[in-house]
Amino acid sequence: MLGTRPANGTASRILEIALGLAQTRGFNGFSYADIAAALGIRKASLHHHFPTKADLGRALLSRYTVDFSKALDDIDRTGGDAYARLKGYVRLYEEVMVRDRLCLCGMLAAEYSTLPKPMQQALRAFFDDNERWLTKLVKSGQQNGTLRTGPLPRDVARMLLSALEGAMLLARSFEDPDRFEAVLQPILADLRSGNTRKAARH
Amino acid sequence: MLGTRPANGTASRILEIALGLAQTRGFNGFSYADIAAALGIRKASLHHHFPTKADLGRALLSRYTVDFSKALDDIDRTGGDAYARLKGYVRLYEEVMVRDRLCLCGMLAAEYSTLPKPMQQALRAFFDDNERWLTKLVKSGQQNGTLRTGPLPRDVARMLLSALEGAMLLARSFEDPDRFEAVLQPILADLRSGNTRKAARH
DNA sequence: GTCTATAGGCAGATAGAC
DNA sequence: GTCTATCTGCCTATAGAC
Repeated sequence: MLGTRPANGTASRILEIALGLAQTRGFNGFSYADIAAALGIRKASLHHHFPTKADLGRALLSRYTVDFSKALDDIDRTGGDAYARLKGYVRLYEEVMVRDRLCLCGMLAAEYSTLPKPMQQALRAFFDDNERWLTKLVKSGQQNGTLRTGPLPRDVARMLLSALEGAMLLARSFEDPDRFEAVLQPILADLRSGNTRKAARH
Repeated sequence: MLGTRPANGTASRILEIALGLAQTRGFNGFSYADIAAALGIRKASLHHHFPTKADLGRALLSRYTVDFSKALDDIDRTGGDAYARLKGYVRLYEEVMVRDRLCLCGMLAAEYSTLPKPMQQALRAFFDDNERWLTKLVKSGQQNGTLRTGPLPRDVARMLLSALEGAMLLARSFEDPDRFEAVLQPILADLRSGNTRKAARH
């Protein structure tokens, strides 16, 4: 599962703890002291692995992007048709939700204007990756008839990303994962082939 | 427009500045020093108006909720049919977007776990208000035929809120308001009556 | 790689003069 | 209502011993 690797070395364990803190409280919402306490070492030792917090942030985002990318590869390998893969993609977010966390990148997007430039760029790259993957998926689903045609694949991809990040935000504020499901389930159903849709008459 | 009242008294001017900072950097992303600098008075003077930052936060959220509620009343009075009112609602968010800000409550939702309890409760109340207003609107639109029937009004309301907050988050990270439009426009079109939709076959 | 010790800065907050 | 002055605490970060 995303964000739960073995965590052998100290650097890796630091990133694991930092990830949980960042997904819960935000990148500006935790300190080296929090990590040190959770890990059982002193603050100063953390600087040996990540000299500055900006370094830590870049490493965090980099690892998250790689892990996410691997998860997408897994879906591509085992996922079945486009609709099933879409559900697999949504499941990635559900797994984060049930642990009372936000998507790291949704959280960082809120903090965007306070982030160091390299993190801002990495953040956009993450969203671009996801948008590209989703766009490709929707396009293939429309072509082979698993997904409803009509809307542009790229617009569907952006809508999905927005709805996912927004639904997590809201659901967590109510400490109610059902809100997440209530939003996503109808959206998925609506994308499925077999639903038809005529353009609005004027 | 939301967040741009006359700002007569000092307390009101403080809230105005704090709102801009909170919508841009987050509630934890600004300090009394930032407000003092923008307003041209000393930090200590701010405490006369808002003894603690938690007090400031509560006042901020309270005023935002009231202003938003007034904006909804305006839409109710002048809005036309349900679809037009829906567009009016979306416009409230667009106005925030074009100023490179987030919805205050979307931002606070990200910071949820670090907020004082009273702010957490006020935040949920804000979302509940919006959900209620939207649900009522969708229900009436479905009944008089302006909006497509099928999905439950409450689910539509939640989906809209999620998509709006999420789309703002993403669009701001790309400093590209068009991303916001690209998400919302198809969603609105899809809700409009004249679009039909059959349940998925299995 | 981890420790102690400490620097330098900024946070929220208070006391008391004007 | 605003000011100066100050407090306390936490933050990121560094130096140098072990």
